[in-house]
Amino acid sequence: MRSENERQGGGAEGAGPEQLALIRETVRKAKVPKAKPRTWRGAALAKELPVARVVVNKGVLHLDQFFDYAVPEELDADAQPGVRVRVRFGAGSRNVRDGRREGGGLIDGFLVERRAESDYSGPLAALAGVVSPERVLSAEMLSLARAVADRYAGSLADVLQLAVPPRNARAESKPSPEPPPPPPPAPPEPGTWERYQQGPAFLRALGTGGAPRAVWTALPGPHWAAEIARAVGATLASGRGALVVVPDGRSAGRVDAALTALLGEGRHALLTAESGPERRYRQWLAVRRGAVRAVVGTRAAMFAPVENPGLVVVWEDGDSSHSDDNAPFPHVREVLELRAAHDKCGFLLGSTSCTVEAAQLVESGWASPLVADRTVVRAAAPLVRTVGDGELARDEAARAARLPSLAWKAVREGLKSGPVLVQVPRRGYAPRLACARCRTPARCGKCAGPLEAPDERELTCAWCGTAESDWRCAQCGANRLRAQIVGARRTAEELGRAFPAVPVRTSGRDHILDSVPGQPALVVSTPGAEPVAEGGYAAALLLDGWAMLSRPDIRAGEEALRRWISASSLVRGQEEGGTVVVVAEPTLRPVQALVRWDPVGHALRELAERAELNFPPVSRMAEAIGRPEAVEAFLKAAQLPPEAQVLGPVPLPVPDPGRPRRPGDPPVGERWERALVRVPPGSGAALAAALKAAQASRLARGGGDPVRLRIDPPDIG
DNA sequence: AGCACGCCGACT
DNA sequence: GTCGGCGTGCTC
Repeated sequence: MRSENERQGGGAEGAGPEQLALIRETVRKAKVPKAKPRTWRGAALAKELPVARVVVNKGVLHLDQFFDYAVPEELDADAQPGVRVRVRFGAGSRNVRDGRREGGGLIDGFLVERRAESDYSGPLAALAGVVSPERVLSAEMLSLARAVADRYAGSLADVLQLAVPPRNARAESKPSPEPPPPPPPAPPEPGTWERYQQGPAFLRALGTGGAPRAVWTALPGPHWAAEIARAVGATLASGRGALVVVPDGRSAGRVDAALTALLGEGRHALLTAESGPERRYRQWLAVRRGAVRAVVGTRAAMFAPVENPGLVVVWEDGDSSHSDDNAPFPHVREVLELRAAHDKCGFLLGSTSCTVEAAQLVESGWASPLVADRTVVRAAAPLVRTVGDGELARDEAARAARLPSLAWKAVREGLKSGPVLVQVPRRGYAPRLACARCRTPARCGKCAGPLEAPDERELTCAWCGTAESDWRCAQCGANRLRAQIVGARRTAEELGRAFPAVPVRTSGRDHILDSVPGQPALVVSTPGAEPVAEGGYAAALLLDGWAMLSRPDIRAGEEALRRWISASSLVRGQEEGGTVVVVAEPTLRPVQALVRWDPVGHALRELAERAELNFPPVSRMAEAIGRPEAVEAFLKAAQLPPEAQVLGPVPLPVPDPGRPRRPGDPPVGERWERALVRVPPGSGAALAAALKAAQASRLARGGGDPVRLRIDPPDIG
């Protein structure tokens, strides 16, 4: 044994061989409960609570546990719960030289607790250093991160990486501004919240320290930002903090401006990626230090460490940017739900549209609806008219011009009194197969997954792989399928040529306009990039109907409606002559919902259908992707709850060549498969735990072929 | 993932 | 007796 040590360590000067032998023996014997902390040379330790419990910054699942380190005396003062620390971590650190551990490298971590003793039986390594005495991780954030990690079968370290921004020494060295005196506790002014039946009551509840939870269907128009600001103001007046998460920088800017208008400067922080790392960390620190009590920001702000929160808000929860694209891929709505439950604070989910998940929050009784009367809705919304493609085919003039005469008329009329919005589809939507007669999406007879025709010949299910030889439409009995292609971009170009006197402005992916003046203009935009118009658009033309509705995604209908409503919300109300023309089949459910301006009804019907088909969010789904053998081995080893149902595996669809690669995509050239696992409501936690355990034991045994897990996959076909 | 431990065969 | 190849298991 001694020779071993000398070979590897080159002789331990100062530490006698006997001492090393003693330590080694202790390691071997193990199972000594509650060991006193010892370091390799017995360096002086902190007198009180000499053990530091640390979460190491390694996201791998089998290391998702706390590790104990000894606290050297000189770090005693700084090594407080919540600080960032450096520790040696890795096998082979049993080597001894200079009384310091060798081998495993230095890595970052968070100190989460100081304790009197460790329940680890071996000798403890000492903390290598305290990065800074700033206590960035609060106990509340730690337990929230734990809950999020569990919900998504991820590791605590991965979630903490999303929750705590990287350190910036310059930002840390500056003191945060003094918190302004609290606003006088006055009864909140409802303002435009008067338009909603429960609006004033909701504000009152926030103002008096209550924790109301609501799904708010916002009226079209520009008031939503001011309404969110008022909810925040009411919460601050109750002596509590508030957090608002919006999908993009533009929306954040609007809420920011509304908050400044209502509360003045210095009462809230703006946390967006656009402000740059140093400024952003300074803002974050001001929140963490309690100098600022209200926060508005994009996705990453969902973890903002607001002190004593009274309200969390998510705006437009259907927007895909609310889904984080780093492991474990948490969703803003879900995280804020966890926060509301955790902190027993108010919850406000607001959108002009309505997701199925939001409808479920109301259906389950977890949140109450916050809606306006039908008469108020009708007055605020534009008049919506539809042109089906059948109608287009019959309309001779339209065919020549590629646009139905109704659409021409709406544009021409609109341009007399203001700007007209033309919504065109983004490139790169894969069409989904649908019934040629009634347009009902084609679904598998066995598991109700979407059908595909990869080789144009054979129909197969994208979920379970079953071949469908004799497909018939479940709705109308027809047996012909179609996939639609749209030439909307060209149509928009032709529109521009048809009105040469009118300026054409475009807004899209790389060049997004924030707003346009109220003068007549054609504004061509892709969904989500629509500028607001001063005084509202006079009319809008929605040309992307088929491209949106034919996406191979169960959310396609909801998503189409969301984008249509979002664009139509920028149009003047019908009292002021606002008109919308949507080119899509008028019999389709999302189209009818747009005409009636009834996003909630649409979501409720979708929800009922999902319940019937055992789709999320009524059931919970997880996906496992990897090479075929790896997925198979993973599923075999996983001890899934008995009620779990495995669909597939089937080959992972090859992504469009044009689509940018995303994290989580398989390596180029590898043919991966995907299995979906679904469980009934209530078994979500068990499913996540089982998948996580299976993944951890795989990784602990050398890893091998990678399998990637994801709870609530965003695109399940 | 790293990285050391340790058992085994080959060579000075 | 010593070197080093690689399968196995741990990381406080």
